[in-house]
Amino acid sequence: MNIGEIAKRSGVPAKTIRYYEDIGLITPERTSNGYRTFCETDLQRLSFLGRARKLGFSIEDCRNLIRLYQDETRTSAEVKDLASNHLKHIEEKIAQLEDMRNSLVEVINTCAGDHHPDCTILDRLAGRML
Amino acid sequence: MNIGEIAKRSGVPAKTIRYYEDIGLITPERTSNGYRTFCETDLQRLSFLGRARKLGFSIEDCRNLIRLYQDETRTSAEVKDLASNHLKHIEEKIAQLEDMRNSLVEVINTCAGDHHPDCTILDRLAGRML
DNA sequence: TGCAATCCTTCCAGCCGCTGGAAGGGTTGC
DNA sequence: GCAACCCTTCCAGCGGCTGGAAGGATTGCA
Repeated sequence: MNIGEIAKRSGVPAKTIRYYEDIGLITPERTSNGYRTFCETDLQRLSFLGRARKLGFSIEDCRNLIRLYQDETRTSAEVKDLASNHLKHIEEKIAQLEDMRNSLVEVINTCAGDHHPDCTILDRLAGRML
Repeated sequence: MNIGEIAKRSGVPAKTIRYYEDIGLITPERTSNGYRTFCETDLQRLSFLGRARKLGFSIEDCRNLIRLYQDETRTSAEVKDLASNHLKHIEEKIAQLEDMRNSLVEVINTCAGDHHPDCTILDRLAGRML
């Protein structure tokens, strides 16, 4: 299977697949004309990667997840730890964004939003308000 | 005032200030020895930028906010629009992250997290589970 | 006055995870 | 025979810094 087909089948763009090869996440074969050839295992791995990335796992996390996936001596505790750590990061990001959102909502709500130049948003940014 | 002092006073790191000059957000003077010199206006602007960045506004948004701040013919509606758009982006990001979090929590909760290799997280990533 | 510590400068590279585009070669189908 | 479309590599850029190297200026103190 060529890169175009596996891209379609896995949902991972061809460009991204080449990049994943570059950084050693997959190692497809090559045919005599230089084209990459992918097998079912590659397809599974790319789909795995696609799902992991959708859950927000970093590339390094993905590398570890694949390693654990292939390691039959793994424990589910290791995997759970990795995922829990990631979850923690996600939750921190959410908290950060929620802080931003709250401040924004507050300041947006006090802004008239009319044709006058006076603006509490700018006042706040200029440090003329708490 | 030199870059070190304005960095301390504004809370914006010296490196970042140099970067902001590079991209035209500030234009400090220079003394004969080549050092940048900053005035009170620069300090105000850097503080403005620092606050806007803390609220998550992009550099381009910041550029526009500064433009609006200086434009006495602005309307607060313009500012409010800009901020509301930004808020929308933040909320989209939060929603995305919450989707991730929900999926993660779900799959983490079903994983034993013990010394056995069987792991619902890996199963899910391998597409062997919904 | 000498010297070290601390500033300042510029420039280049790297972070993350792709993505776009250029330039060129291979394959497919009519 | 040729167009359309696939594939290849390589380079650059996104955002917003940040770290570090190499070198010059200033400051404070003995």
